[in-house]
Amino acid sequence: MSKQLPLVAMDVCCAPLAREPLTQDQAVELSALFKALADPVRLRLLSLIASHAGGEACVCDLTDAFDLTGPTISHHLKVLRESGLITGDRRGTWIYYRVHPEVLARLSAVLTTTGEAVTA
Amino acid sequence: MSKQLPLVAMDVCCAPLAREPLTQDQAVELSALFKALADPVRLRLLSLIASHAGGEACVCDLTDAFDLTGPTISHHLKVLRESGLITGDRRGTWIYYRVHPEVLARLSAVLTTTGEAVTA
DNA sequence: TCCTTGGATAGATATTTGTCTAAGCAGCTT
DNA sequence: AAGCTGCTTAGACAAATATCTATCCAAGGA
Repeated sequence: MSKQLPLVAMDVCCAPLAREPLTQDQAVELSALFKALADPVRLRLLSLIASHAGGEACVCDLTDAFDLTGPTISHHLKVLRESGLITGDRRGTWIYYRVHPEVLARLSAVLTTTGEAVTA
Repeated sequence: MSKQLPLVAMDVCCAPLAREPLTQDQAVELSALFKALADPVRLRLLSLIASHAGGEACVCDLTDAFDLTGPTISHHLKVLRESGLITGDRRGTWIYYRVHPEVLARLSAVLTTTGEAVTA
């Protein structure tokens, strides 16, 4: 299966919130993902990567969009990476990031209120 | 329209993350909602409320599910309330909370990766 | 009227987190 | 090799946050 996702991303998770109560463990896993989304910079990074032509973007593309130092961007990318929402691989000089759409889709499904989930 | 939603919940927001880059303002609004979801206790509270028979639950039902003091639960409910995800109204002795499904649905739509959004 | 119970508010405190500067490593180019 | 550029790691610090105790308000029942 998908190569090397951090544990947290593998078996997240569950029926929609509104279908049945989350267990403690499910809640902890999900909250880790939502925590990664709970910052404007990280949301914009994710959106920039996800919407970028070819489905990937290098850090250099991303840094320019913010009034923040390189290390700060790098920190946010690390949070997104460790949460399992994105992966980066180096190709020559640059490092390219892309999103894991399955993880996004599962979160979307968890928040669904209208009957059934996304098939991912 | 809907009576008294906090500003943040009203016009959130936007095309799916992956369709086009979020603006700064959109990212700030969305991150406020995800921040409200970024805690295991609040996720479980939300899930307990949303999945409860009749679509609503009183605080007394909720408190028992946790090893936390009343004020702590009250604090988390306040965060959810102020983010626009739930509302509570008092009826006699008890206060009943219910979720705002539209807000949940919009978040779900923002995370969608498969073409189109939920109609909300 | 007074006490009890459901729930919120206030204030204190330890932890987490977002940002920075400084330093490091990896791959080019000359 | 030697230097440059892209990006990450390390460490420091201010701001935000999750939890607690103590207190307070609102509604009901004796």
